[in-house]
Amino acid sequence: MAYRRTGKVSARLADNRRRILNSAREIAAEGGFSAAQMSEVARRAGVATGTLYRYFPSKEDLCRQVFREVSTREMNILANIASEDAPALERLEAVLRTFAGRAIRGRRLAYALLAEPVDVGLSEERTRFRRTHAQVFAGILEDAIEAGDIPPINTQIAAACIAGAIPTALIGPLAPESHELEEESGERVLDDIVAFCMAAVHAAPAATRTNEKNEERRIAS
Amino acid sequence: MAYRRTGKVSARLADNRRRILNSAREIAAEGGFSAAQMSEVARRAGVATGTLYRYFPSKEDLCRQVFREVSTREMNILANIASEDAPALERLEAVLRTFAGRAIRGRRLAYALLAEPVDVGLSEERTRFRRTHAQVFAGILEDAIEAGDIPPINTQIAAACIAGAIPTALIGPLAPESHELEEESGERVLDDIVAFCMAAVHAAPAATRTNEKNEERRIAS
DNA sequence: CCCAAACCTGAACCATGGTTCATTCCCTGT
DNA sequence: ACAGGGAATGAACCATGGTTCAGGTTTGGG
Repeated sequence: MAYRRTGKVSARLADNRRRILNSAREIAAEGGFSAAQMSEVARRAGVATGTLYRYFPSKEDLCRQVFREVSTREMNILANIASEDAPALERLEAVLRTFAGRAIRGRRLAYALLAEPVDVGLSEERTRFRRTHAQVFAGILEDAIEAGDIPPINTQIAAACIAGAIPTALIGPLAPESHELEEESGERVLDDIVAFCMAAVHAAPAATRTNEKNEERRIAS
Repeated sequence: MAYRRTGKVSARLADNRRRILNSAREIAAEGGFSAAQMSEVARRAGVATGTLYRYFPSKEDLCRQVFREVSTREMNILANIASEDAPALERLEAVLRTFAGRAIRGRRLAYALLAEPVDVGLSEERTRFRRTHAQVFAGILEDAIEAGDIPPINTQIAAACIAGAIPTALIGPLAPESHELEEESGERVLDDIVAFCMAAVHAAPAATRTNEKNEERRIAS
């Protein structure tokens, strides 16, 4: 035998792979997946185009991997909030606000994840993402119904509506002009969107809710 | 002089143009704009590919034209309802139901108009479409606020949310499986979506609104 | 009839961008 | 040092699909 993969090489390979993924992610976060052409990814990663194919069998696989990494992180953030130990409506509001807030802050990435024209391969990933997504909303809604905080509604439909409403209002062509609406007015937009969704599921306004909750709690204890 | 465009020729030219547009529209309605490649459009229209370029300077122009024709018709339907002489909330509900109903019935076309990945040229048209769209919702909402039927809300945001929620719940990856949910269950889905949107703008349930006029229906599940 | 102008045709052309592969470079164990 | 083999290179390749254009066909006035 004359060759054995040594630690140093393994490290370099792993590093290459990571660098490629990072490059692709960065490019996608700046200009969407459509901007992530192989030659460009390679250039930024500091490797040759052909090298990409030593790490990923095709562009589609590379992009899927990127998509999965990014979307998994986003999902985890929401899932964590959803599974906290708090009243359903509080969790709902927190999830909505977090979702919308992250989308508005990372507008371009959110666009790539949620709305950008992509081909079927990525579409599948996106479908999975949005489904999981809607599941989080639906789960909390069921909790809320169970707890009697809101009247019974079709949670699946409501979840899908929410999952559609938020991105559309924030990052689509209907979004308030992209002229950096951050800060001040961004906060207000965010409030309005959350309010819209909360009302849609017949949740009482936050102020009222906390009072009720407090009373309930006092009465219960 | 040796040639003058005669009536018969004009008619044939107009007919060709129409047939080309129709072919493109049909194809788009079946498989989205991505399926509408020039050779295919030509084939169905019964002309040669080159002929298309005697009627439209580019594929983009052809598609824009198609998009505009279709979307204009849809818009007019909604605009007519919006400008009827009826209570704001009734008009709102009618517009929502019509929008969702048409989308669910012409699923593929709705997909092409609202959600399909398209390139920038068509994206512009779509933006115009959705904006006009949201404007219709916003207008009615303002009327409703004016009339005191609903509390003051951010109508622009609410309109954008509605414009996003409905298509997402109906035709996106979150839509109930495409297994022909028409008929029965389609109606229910439709009801639930409309209910979601109405609640979102704090509109009282229809039953409460209409004094015993509509006796049937109205069983929120 | 005949010519010119307009019209139509469809195969060739071209641009884009993903994928391949002959060649070169760089490890590793002897 | 060097031989064998994995890793990297990047220019060439190829598929797709819009666009063009040299030639054939139809139309209308003389």
